[in-house]
Amino acid sequence: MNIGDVSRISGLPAKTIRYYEDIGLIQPRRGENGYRSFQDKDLHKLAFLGRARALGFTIEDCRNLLALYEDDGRESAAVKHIAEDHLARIDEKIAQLHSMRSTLAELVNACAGDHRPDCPILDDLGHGQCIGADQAL
Amino acid sequence: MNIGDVSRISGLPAKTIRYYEDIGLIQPRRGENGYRSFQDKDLHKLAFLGRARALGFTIEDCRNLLALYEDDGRESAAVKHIAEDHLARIDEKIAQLHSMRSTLAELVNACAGDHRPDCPILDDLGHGQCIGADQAL
DNA sequence: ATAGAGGTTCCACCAACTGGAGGGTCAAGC
DNA sequence: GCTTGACCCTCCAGTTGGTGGAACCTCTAT
Repeated sequence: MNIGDVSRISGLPAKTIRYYEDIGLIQPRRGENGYRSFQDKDLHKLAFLGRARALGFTIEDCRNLLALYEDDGRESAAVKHIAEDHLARIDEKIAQLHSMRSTLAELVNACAGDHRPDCPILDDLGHGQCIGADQAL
Repeated sequence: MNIGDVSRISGLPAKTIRYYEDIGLIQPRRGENGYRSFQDKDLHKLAFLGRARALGFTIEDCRNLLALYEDDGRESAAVKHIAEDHLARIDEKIAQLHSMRSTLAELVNACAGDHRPDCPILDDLGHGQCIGADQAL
């Protein structure tokens, strides 16, 4: 199987698949002509990666999850630990976004949005308290 | 005022302030010695930027907002438009994160997290449907 | 005079890809 | 046998918003 077929099946761009090989997540064989030759095992791994990425796991998480997936002697606690950490990170981000959202919604609501220059949004940005600015998302 | 003072006052790292100059968001003067010499105007702009970034606006948004801020002939509609777009992007991200969160929470919940290898999380990643994988967050 | 704190520039790196240049390969049609 | 077009290859650069570090200059206090 060539990369194009794998891309169509997995839904991952060919570029991404090459990238995953580059960083050692998959090791497809090569044919005589130098083309990558994918097998079911690779396809399966790519599906795994696609789904893990869709759930927001980092590449490093994916690397670890893949290793656990292939380790028959794993303990499910290790997997759960990765997932729980990730869940916590997601919750943090959601909280951050909610906080931004509420401030922003207020400001948008207060702004007339007409041809006049008066604007509560700019007023706030210009004079509001700038808290920490913790590299928001 | 030197960059260190400005950094302390604004809460932005000196590196970040230099970076903002680099990309043209601020244009502090220079003293004889080559040091940046910040004035109230710069301080004010940096506070503006800090707050806008804390609300999650992109640098390009900030650039536009700053331009509007300094344009007495602006229409508040332009500002509101930027803010509404951003609000929509935030909502999208929140929705995405919520969707990840719910799937992930289910899986975490189903996983025993003990010394045995059986793991619903890995099962799901290995066999679940891989939807689009829209470069999650 | 010298130490230490602060300033300067420039280059490299982070995540996770994506785009494009420049070139090789394969299958089909003429 | 040749060309066309689709496919594949590698390598380099760019994205976002900074951050870290090296190498060097300047200021202030002792």
